[in-house]
Amino acid sequence: MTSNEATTPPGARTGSTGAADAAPPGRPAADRVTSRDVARAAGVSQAAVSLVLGDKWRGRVSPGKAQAVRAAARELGYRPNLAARSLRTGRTRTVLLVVPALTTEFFARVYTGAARVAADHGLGVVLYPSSEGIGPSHPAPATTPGAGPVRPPSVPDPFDSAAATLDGVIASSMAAEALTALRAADLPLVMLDSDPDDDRATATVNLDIADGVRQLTGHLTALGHRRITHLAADVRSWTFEVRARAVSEALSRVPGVRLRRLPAALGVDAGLRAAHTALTGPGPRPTALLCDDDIIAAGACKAVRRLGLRVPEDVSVTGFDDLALAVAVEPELTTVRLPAEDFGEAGMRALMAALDGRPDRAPTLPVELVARGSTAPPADAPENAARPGG
Amino acid sequence: MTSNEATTPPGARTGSTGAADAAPPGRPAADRVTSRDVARAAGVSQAAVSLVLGDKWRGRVSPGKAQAVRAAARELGYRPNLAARSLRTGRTRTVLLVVPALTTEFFARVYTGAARVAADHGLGVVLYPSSEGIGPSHPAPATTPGAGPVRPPSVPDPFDSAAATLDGVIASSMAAEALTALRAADLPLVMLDSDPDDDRATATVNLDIADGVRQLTGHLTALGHRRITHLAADVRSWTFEVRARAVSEALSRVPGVRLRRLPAALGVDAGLRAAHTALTGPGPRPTALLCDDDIIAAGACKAVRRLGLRVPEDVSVTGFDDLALAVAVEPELTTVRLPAEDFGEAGMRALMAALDGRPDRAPTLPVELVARGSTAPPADAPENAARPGG
DNA sequence: TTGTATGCGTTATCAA
DNA sequence: TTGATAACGCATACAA
Repeated sequence: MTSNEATTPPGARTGSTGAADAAPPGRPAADRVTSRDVARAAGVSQAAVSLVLGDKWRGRVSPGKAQAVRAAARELGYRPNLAARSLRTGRTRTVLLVVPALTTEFFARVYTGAARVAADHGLGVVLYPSSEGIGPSHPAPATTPGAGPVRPPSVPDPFDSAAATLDGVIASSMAAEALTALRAADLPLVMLDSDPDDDRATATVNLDIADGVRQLTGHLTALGHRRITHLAADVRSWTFEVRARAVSEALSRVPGVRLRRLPAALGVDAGLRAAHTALTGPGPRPTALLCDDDIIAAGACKAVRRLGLRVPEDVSVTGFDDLALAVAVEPELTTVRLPAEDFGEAGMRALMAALDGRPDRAPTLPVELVARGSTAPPADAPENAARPGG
Repeated sequence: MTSNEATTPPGARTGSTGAADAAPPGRPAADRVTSRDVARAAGVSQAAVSLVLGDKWRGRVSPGKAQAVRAAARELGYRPNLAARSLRTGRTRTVLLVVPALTTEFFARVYTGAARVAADHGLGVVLYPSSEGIGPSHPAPATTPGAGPVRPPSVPDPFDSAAATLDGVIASSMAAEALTALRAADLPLVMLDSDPDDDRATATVNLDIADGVRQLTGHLTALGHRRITHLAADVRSWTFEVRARAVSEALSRVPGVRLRRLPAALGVDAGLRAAHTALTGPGPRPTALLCDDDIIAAGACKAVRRLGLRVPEDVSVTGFDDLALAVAVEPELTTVRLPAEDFGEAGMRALMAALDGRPDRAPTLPVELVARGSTAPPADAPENAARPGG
């Protein structure tokens, strides 16, 4: 019953930054700046460093030296080794939050609250979605990425110093700006659903978002739609930029198509407002609303009905992600299903490959159109209205 | 800018299991069994223990002694100190998964896939919902608890040995069975949304679920509903048991009420099926469907319409949690809003109190009815149909 | 005020 | 095969 199948290949962890000359036996290539380094640089003892940085040097270290220590620490980018600290103190200042897996919006907010208070007290919080504690479970859908404008992080970056507890990082669908923080820890970093050309990543794993978009536009144009408005998520991340590009490219190849684009924040309400604008704007009304995710699509459906129109008879609506939401609304949403679990697995495999120094072919996973009730031929489709004299 | 407000009160961490006589300075009361203890018990050297347990004793330890070591380790409940190991090896066999906060169903599944593969390789995964990477964000709703039948955990318990990295645990809305695993680590354990009488918890923090139910039933009966069916979540956890009890109690005090109860799995589809059964069963049709969460309620609404009936004119439907879903469907759901963030904060405060050896008054947080479009007076309400001769 | 020394529990290197 | 023993990086009690 002992697990030994996971013995790490010896001699792994080669590559990367040139290691110091004669490396002691079991030395990793991670953090290299120790409190002793800081002490040397500041011309003080290692103990003094510990005292100053622990903020308990009240009357035990001269102010001048304290300053020097602080400066040296900042200069060298010193980050305490958490393993050593916790070995010594017996505490970790880290707390685990266990939540039932898959029931999430709620727990995300629980986490937020907990993490905020914890941060105020210098504690970190780690989420553990337990697979126990979830219901009998139905087939279970996939959901949306979402990334956005940078705002001051309210919880401490785990990369800041907890990096010592980590071998690597997987980051999914993050806003580009958020990634620089990750890079700082110089840990192996696998990016999911992100720009494959971003050189901050050790490896990248992606979904074939562009193909999903093509399936969607193909579905719509095959149905006969020619006036299509793209309700584009108002978020600056790769995943949404790709969608916009793919929509434009795919539809530019279909003659007679009129494509418009409207930004929409993530959310039911924002989707409703954007759709309202799209449907009441000047010129002939669009016959299809292509939405960047299911939530926006749900809002769009509400807007259609509020205008006294019907989905899909008057206006077709498509989503993206195939959330539980997609089948909760009526009509059910035509959308694109994302292979979330496979995606996670691929990300982990890529990280482990990086950890072992193995090269990895960054895979791109296929996605699948799910046609449901929210799409239909337009009222003025070629078959009925578009013929001469229709 | 240095954080020192969080200096832990000296002499904290008193209470609990009687500490060994003369405790060395900075010694925590956590794990006490070291590899040396095992070595002594097995009559071997400490190094031998490390080799045997690391499964690399190929030709370096005699089979007999290896057996003895294994036995002693099991006997004493030995769990390696992760801090020490990682200090020595420089690796942690732990990986961080960063996800945008609040966008969740998807990432829960990403996590599942990643954690599964990681587990196969002896790695742990820790979730970090980054507050960067989420969109502009709207008011943001709360969501549902959910817990259920035990099934073999597919990922390793962090409590098994990672406990050395933790000071405490907060567990939210977990199925009762899942909690025994937590207890094993003998860490301070705060339970959220769980049975306050459960003595496995160091402290308990709860939402006033019962009051939420009372607000709901009050709303319904004030509207004139007398035939109410409770679509009860088919999940054995405290939070749902309380709802069932509260529904019964509250409605038993209103004369003329006919209450029925039907189990429903968590999920849109299950809600639909249960509602269908409720609406087509023998006897007069219920005029209101009181659902244990918003998802079930969404399914119930679909069932109502499929029977050619209208929400809320023919059948009122209520949810619970106030998810994003609640306003995505039409009509929007009357539901109960849960103060998720406050809840998380309270949980963390309780844990910190426990950590400091402070007693804590386990708070119960109020919840709030949100009346929306899915409820209305019944067609046979006292005002129109229930009067004599009506 | 300062520096020195010890130990946290492991793993890994050596001599025996 | 085995048993000492030396780090790993930090916090702290103690001696200067």
